[in-house]
Amino acid sequence: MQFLSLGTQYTLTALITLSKEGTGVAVSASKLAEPLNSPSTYLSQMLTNLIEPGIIGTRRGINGGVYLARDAKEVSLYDIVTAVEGDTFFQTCFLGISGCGDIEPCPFHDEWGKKRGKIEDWLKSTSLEELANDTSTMLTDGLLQFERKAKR
Amino acid sequence: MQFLSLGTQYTLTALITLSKEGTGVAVSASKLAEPLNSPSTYLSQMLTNLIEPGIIGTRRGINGGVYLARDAKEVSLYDIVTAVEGDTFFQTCFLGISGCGDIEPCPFHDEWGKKRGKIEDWLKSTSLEELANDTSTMLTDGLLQFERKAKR
DNA sequence: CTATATTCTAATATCAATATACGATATAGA
DNA sequence: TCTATATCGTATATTGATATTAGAATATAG
Repeated sequence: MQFLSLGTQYTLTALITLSKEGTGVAVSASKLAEPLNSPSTYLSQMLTNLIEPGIIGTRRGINGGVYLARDAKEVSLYDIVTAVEGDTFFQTCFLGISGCGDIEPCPFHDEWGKKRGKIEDWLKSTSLEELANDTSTMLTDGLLQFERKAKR
Repeated sequence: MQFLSLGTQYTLTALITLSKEGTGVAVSASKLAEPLNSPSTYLSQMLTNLIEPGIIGTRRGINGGVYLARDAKEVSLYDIVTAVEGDTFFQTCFLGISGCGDIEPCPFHDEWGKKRGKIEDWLKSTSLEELANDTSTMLTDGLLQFERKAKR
């Protein structure tokens, strides 16, 4: 049980880099993937999810890459997360009961709705710019290390 | 992205029934699984996770089954959830960075820690008894319907 | 003591997440 | 304008987790 999938974690971290470069400046997926030690093609694939919602744009060919399509102020973390993972987390019942709703609530409905709403509000009200500003040295230096599942 | 796995959802719902029966009263897995329309052997397997932490006990043979081993007041939702799913959700960094901690925090560390802590506190402070008391008619009547993934 | 209801364990199937491989395309430079 | 190459984009493969099934082990009632 983990909140964000690995792909989303890669995506967020890559977007921090793009944000620091500035809107419109293209960086290749392989450059972005390098500090993550993730397969660049995989990162590229994840980033593709952000094209349709207009968060990033891409340019092929020499000196091409991925660039931020809007000002980092105008991109919320909610936009990013749901573009990659969808919004089922914010939609479905805690117990997975399909009839659960305001009219016929499951025992968790109200309380979980509040907790989840807090997370939703937070993600919606935090911009990529803020995230990038908060970024500690661990992201810029080589300290970044993602947890990988141990081989069994 | 879903908070609880199907197995945990089954487990919680089954425990509500056990709690209503009372501590020490055994109910067979197939009886418990019936209203969930889940495979009874699967539910049984999930419930096995709760034996070692002393939440339930089992009795084989005729008239056997699963029974609540402690008073429902003494079982927190946190106990149940982590027994089935483990506690990685409450342990791991939002961004999945292994070096993240109080000393060298990732940008999400503090805020996510708070949000997640709220959920943890809630689960720890809510007992199975409270859950069972809150249970609406949807769980007792045949209205209970779990969401199943659509076949593609 | 025996039949049977039941748990328990282990093998299998399904599905989603992750990774790879290859084809399409745009750009730079000749 | 052409060609080589860097790059994205998509389709396929692999893996791991989750869910399901099947059958062995075991305790109880009678």
